[in-house]
Amino acid sequence: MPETAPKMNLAALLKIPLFRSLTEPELERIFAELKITETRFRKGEILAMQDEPVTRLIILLTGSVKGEMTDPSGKVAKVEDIHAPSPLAILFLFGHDNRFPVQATALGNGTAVIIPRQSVLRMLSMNEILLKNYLDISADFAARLSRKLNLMSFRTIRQKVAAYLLELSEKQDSYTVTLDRSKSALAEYFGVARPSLEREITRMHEDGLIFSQQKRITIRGKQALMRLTN
Amino acid sequence: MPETAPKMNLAALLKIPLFRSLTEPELERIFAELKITETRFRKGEILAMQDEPVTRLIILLTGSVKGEMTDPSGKVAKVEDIHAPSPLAILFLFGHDNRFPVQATALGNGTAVIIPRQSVLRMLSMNEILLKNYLDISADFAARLSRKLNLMSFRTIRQKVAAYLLELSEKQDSYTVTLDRSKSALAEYFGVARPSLEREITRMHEDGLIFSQQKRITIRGKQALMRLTN
DNA sequence: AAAAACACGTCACAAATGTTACACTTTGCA
DNA sequence: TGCAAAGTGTAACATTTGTGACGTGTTTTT
Repeated sequence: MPETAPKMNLAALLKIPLFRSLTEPELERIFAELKITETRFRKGEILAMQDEPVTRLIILLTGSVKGEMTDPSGKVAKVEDIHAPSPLAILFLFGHDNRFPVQATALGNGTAVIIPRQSVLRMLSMNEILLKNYLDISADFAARLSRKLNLMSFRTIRQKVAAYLLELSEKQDSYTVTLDRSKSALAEYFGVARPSLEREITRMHEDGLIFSQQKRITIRGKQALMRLTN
Repeated sequence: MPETAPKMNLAALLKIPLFRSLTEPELERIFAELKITETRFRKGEILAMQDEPVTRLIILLTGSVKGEMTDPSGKVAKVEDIHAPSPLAILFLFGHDNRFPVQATALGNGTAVIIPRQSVLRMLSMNEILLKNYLDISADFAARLSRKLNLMSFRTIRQKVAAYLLELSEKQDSYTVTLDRSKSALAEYFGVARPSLEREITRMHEDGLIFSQQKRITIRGKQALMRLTN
């Protein structure tokens, strides 16, 4: 059981996205009225169980957790790491019968703020800036989900690579992009075998679509890549 | 350009999920203060363009629209139909640089309520029930997204079928389920070729995992199916 | 009632991807 | 600095999935 800290560091809270643009007195007023606790957790501690109903918002202030999806036979299936400052499962706090999709285990010591669902509701009602922050954060998570779903709905690896590179190229505003993950991690993100991804990148290089060396890839045939992502 | 109706039917609005559990006077008070318009649209009319920034909430009251994703070459890629009463792109109303993922075209005549983003924010601040409704609706959409992403992240068709059947079996509370889509539609939902899906279903039947006849499928090896969805 | 459109089941063959294995390079850390 | 761990590139072979085609039955339209 996590221990409750006696006092909260409001100044630190103001720096996390959810409370951005609030004034310290305003935040103090909100916290005074609500059931909000700050807890410290240790490495290996379980912050949330898989399939447990989401009844509270957990916001990592420091530290990080790994999200593990375990199957009936007990093997770990899919993992995702979450680093502070970030909320856990914010998209699943409301709605009907929403549960944690993964088990959240602390990767190291850290701290988190825990706010019961009802208090979140009250809190958002009290301050419009806070409400907008919350909606923005939720929307950004949803957009990430949607982007990934879009990616996964491409059938061939070549299409996924094309879509990923075009997106990276826009974000980094250059035809030469630096991969933001290792190729192994990218293969896992795509849900394909690593050698299969390597082979496809090699072929795209041979076909003149891209120029690939290590983590840097240059787009040569932008039009052709775009035609792939139909 | 859609024409603005002179007067709104509040009683009808109270029946849509977003305004559920509100009183008529309350709703009247909210609408009086905000910029909300009701519009009528005709078959073929475009309600939202793909990649257009989402600056307003569009809620279908009657009728339905098709969502089409068109690629640079102009071909239609993926479609999804939305039926009243339902909001369009509610998950993308807030957040940074969020745009309509599809073009929304009316399938027939109908009506919709349009609320600018700023008004949505004000509206949600004014009434806690409304806020909860909004968050619940958003969360349910996010959950659907998440479920589909989970499905798409299974590599083999057999795994997808297993996961889909297990979920249907829970929802219909029976080992014998009736598919809620045609097998063609299911293949499209899975993002696989129709004959490939048929073949896999046949094989799973042969392997004793399921008993398949037409739209009805009976689960024979629940344990085995669960082991597949790792 | 006839015609058209659609869903279904199946097949042979082509293409894409996964698996396993090995050698080499880079990175991180003691 | 040097060692261990992680990441990378590549190959041969196995497996899965896609493609195109065909015939059948059922529903919808005319």
